[in-house]
Amino acid sequence: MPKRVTMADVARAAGVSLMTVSRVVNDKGGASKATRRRVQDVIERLGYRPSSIARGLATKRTGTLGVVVPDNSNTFFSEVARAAEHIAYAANHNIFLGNTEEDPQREVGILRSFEEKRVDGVLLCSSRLADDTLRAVLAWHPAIVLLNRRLEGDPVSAVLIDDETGGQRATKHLLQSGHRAVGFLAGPPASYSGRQRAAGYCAALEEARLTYDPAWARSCSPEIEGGREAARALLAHHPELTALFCYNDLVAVGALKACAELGRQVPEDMAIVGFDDIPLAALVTPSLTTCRVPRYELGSRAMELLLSQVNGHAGESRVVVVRPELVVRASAP
Amino acid sequence: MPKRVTMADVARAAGVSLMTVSRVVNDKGGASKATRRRVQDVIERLGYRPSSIARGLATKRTGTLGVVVPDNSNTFFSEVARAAEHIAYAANHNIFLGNTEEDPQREVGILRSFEEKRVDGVLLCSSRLADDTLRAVLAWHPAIVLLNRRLEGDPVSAVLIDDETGGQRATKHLLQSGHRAVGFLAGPPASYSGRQRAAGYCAALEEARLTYDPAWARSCSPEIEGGREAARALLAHHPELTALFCYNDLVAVGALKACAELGRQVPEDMAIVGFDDIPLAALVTPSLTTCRVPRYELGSRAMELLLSQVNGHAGESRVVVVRPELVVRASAP
DNA sequence: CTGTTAGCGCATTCAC
DNA sequence: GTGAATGCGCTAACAG
Repeated sequence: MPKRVTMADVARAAGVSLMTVSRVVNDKGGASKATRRRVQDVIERLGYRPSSIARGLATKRTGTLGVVVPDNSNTFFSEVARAAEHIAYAANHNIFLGNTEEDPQREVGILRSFEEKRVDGVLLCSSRLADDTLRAVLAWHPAIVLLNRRLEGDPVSAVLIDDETGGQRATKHLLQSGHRAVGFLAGPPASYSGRQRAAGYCAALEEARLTYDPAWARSCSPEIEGGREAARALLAHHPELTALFCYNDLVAVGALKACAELGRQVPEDMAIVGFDDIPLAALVTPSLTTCRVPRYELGSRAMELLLSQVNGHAGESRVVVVRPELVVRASAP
Repeated sequence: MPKRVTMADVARAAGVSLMTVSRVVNDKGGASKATRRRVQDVIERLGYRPSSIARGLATKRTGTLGVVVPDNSNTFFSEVARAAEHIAYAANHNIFLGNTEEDPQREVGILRSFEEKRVDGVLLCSSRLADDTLRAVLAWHPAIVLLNRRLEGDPVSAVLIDDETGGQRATKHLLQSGHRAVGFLAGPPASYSGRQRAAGYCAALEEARLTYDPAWARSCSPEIEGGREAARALLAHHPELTALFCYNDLVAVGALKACAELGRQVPEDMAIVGFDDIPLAALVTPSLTTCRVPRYELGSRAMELLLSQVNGHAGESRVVVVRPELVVRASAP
């Protein structure tokens, strides 16, 4: 590892002062065309790369942003992260990515590590933190945008999915097909969006003058296996169910599997609706009826919000709400 | 934004020197239990967080690693990235994530930005850079590990998939089931892994004393639709085929569709084997026999390699070859 | 066991 | 237009 070329090296080789090199590098005024050119040539020749670390120490801005998601191997978040990175890259920022693995302690750990790295801001997706904890976290970072998580009473920017409306539409769709016994696979109990979707589920039931029966709802981990297990358990106790509204598409696919194992035909014996519209939804058999959530837009809007906050509009908080759209496929025609 | 607590603040409040605080923070020897405790209390009380930026400047190690992938919204890479982050987190490192979007120029741009951030090392996945460009990039970073990319002639660490063996095993499985007319949907002609898998296909045929017939192979775009079209075309000209080995699972799913359309039962009239074992593979009907590429393992092994390199074993280069494993399901029992 | 002296590489005052 | 100090927050030698 040959030691790095520094600004001082460039200055010496170009016969100018540190200051002049700094000006050229940062494209500031105050440097004649001639010296500017000369300096640039030396930079090229020596292969000089400014150190963001040193610059960060001096300016207190690192050009880095943190993105924390529950699980990057989940399509939803991987696409949000990709969108966020895309926008950040265009603004000359790099992003740290952290996976909480649905573990609040780990989430806090990641947020702390980002703080130590002195990120300029954080995009926090689907936080599982308790309100108070989250409130504390806000103080750790100069800017923060929540995605898919609300925090009442604090002026914090957020990009939200209208989960309640989504859940209501999905459930309503099932009810309108004549189903009276609609179960709910609710996802993680700590999930904010889960609770919102549950609210939509209840609202639709109420609208149809049906009473909400807690026994027909069951929480589960938000993956295929979680959905499969929960569906099996739920259907074992409540064979009367003829339809299932699921927290997300992965859970719905798990439910699909469970039905196959239990010999219940979808959609004949059991209608199923998911949430998100991940790529898999269109490819499973039967294809999945679901609520489409525009993932790329979610991620890019959130990152745009964050960048605007980082670039001066620090105090301002804005909330963007994105409404999901029902996509009808074979699992619940 | 209240200004940050610094080490000096802690030192003053605890009535000790900077050095002592530094020692406590970094858990180094040389600090009596008593002062250690006192300092720790002050740190807690003041909410002090050490600055990785300042530390990085002083130590020339930032505790950050770069991970560059073509597209984080692709299951393959999002899982690799997650695995990498997982391992890095356990080693107290944060990762920058960059998406090249399959664009070499952008790939270079990301690698440069990582250099400016002074990452301790880079995990470069499926690089699209030309050999010479890649060789140049090696000099930008103190450590680098390639994933799914080879670079002949240079001592660079890499984690590779043994596509040839995978292709051979898949084909052999079909041959051992009694098939003598095994077709091959080859994927994109330009794909390196495609050529490797083709080599495995040929090797298996040879081993069974069958001659390779180019007419039984057909290239296609590596998606469902590509597989469907190629399968239709191939079977139209060669109805004698009783089995298909496919470039990847998406192509195989396309072939499945084609068979359904042509009225050929899978696996009775036609056996099909895919590659990758994406989540979809287990979920289609019939479920897909395929070569599993262990994505998590790929990412974690690569990150482990990178970390070992970062932690002293700088010069050493190691190549890890991960062998895919045949997963037998319904499409080719 | 503890404190003092120097930088790490750069940007930000100010002078000239 | 350009340059000389000074400091960002921390750690690595050295002293005591």
